[in-house]
Amino acid sequence: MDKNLETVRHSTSHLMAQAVKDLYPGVKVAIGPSIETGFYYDFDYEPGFTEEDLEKIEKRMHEIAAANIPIERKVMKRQDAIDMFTKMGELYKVDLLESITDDEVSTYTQGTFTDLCRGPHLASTGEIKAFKLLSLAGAYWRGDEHNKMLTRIYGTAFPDEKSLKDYLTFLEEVKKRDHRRLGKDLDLFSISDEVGAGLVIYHPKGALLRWLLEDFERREHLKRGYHFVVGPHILKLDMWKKSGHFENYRENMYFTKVDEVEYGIKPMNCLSHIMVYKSQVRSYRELPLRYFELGTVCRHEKSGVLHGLMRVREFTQDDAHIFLRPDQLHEEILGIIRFVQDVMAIFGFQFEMEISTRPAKSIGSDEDWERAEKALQEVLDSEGLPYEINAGDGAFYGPKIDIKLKDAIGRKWQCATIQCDFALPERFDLHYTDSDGLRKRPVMLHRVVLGALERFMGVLIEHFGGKFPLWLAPVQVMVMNITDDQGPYVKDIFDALIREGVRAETDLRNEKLSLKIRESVVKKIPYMIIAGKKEMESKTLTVRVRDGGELKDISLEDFINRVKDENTTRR
RNA sequence: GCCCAUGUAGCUCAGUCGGUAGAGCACAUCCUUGGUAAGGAUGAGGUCAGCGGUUCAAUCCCGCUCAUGGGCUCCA
Repeated sequence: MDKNLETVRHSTSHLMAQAVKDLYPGVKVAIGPSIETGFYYDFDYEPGFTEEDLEKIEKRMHEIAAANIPIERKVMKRQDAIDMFTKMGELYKVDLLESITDDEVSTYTQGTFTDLCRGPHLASTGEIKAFKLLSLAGAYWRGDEHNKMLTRIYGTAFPDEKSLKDYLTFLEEVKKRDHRRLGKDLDLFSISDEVGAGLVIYHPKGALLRWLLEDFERREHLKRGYHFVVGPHILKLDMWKKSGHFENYRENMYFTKVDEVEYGIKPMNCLSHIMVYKSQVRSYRELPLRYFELGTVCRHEKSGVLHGLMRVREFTQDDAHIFLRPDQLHEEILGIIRFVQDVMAIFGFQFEMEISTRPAKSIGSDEDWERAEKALQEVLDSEGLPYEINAGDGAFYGPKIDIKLKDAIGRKWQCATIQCDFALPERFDLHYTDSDGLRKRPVMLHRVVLGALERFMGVLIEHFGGKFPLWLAPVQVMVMNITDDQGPYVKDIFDALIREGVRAETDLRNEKLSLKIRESVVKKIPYMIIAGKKEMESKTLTVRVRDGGELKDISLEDFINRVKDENTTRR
């Protein structure tokens, strides 16, 4: 982020802290950094804050800003700072100071408020021009759920009023694109508390969208040498014990009992794929073996994290497990990255990559982890692809490359991931016969391209703002009459369209044309065919195009060809 | 799971300082057959999230549960 903007925001967070301390004596301040979207400050305040408090605080902030109080930096010995903050009763600051190793620390003072802070800050509160407090939230001290929960106040700040206003307008735009809003408006899906939290019910148009994605996926996987497999939803508990899931992933799993035998409902698809591999003796000649499944998994996500389609408890991954020789790792990983690149280009997503390394809870030897991490890193390095390291964030069985999409308005979403696994082949004693006749251990890659179809759909809805490209639009063409006389003509057009595989609907209601058009526009349907007396007599079409313009006097045949062409080229 | 807020018709929301509720859109019927973003009339529709408590009386007050939203932690 822009250094200046960062300073503005950081100073605004101090301004807020000062206002809060003014208004609510006894509040303890924790930390208050600038963040990508603004700033926050965490407070320890027993009664907690309410929305009304935000207004009061904001008002006080304006007063302090108007008073134009100088912000002064002071350097002191760490021990002196500890003494000072102890005296002030700011125990969180003392806690922070105790984990700082430097001899000297800096503080910033504005009027009656002094904060431990590295800085930099603006010279005076009068330089803070444009800010707004946005929301309240709970946040654990130091981000650890075992610690006390503090109250966090989020706000945003900009160097000038116009930028602030633009940002608030942007937030409105984000709201309009919200997939939960659009999911309802476009009648794509619902989530019902009668059915259960985090469980998605697809309505016809949403199910069609999903089917289109699945169809796309199957074709793309076939093109790249994947084999389709299908496994069961529940597998015996012993399998999950053997794989390490029971040990490392139990809190996310559901269990059930059938005839006194314990089963685990799958949270991942790998075990069945492993069983397919194990079903025969494998030769080095047939590797890599790529098993693909649109596999539905159930994960017990904590109730507080569920979010529309983005975070659910049952979802379907475009999952594959690739069994290969160690010498094939580089090429295969690269192949997956190319696959992801191809697919994301089609949807119009940019993306960034991260490598996640060994987490605390994990299986496998140190050497294997090192080999696996190296394999992933080496591919990205050799291709000159930039990435960041996300330490300790790997899967329990192996490190991974996480791919974060950037959508149309710049937000990032984690969808695709590539995980390198030496551990499960070991645990399930997988092998192949190598060219020298010896039994050897294959490596396993776990990978998804779109990730979870639910999340991907959510991202797609927001990315396109509900305005799907023709090839993904559940309804591609709406055919409407002007008066009842054109009913049969509309039906003829409709029949011809669906016969040719065009996804069409008719609007034959006894309503004014302007109403029908409005509703089609609201539903963001790519094409509207308007059939009145003129068109019926001349046997032509008048087509209104979603993105502007009109096709006049076009023949039905030409129109169908146009739609088909647009569909195959995925424009 | 934790913190805060919210839950009223299919949807978006009013409302009742405690006396069992209202609008717009959607839906149904009728009138209207209208050429590019909302024609008109009438009607139907709600155990005010669920369960307890306080009260003569609870949609409203209190408690619990569930769900949703904003976050924290976690993740595809």
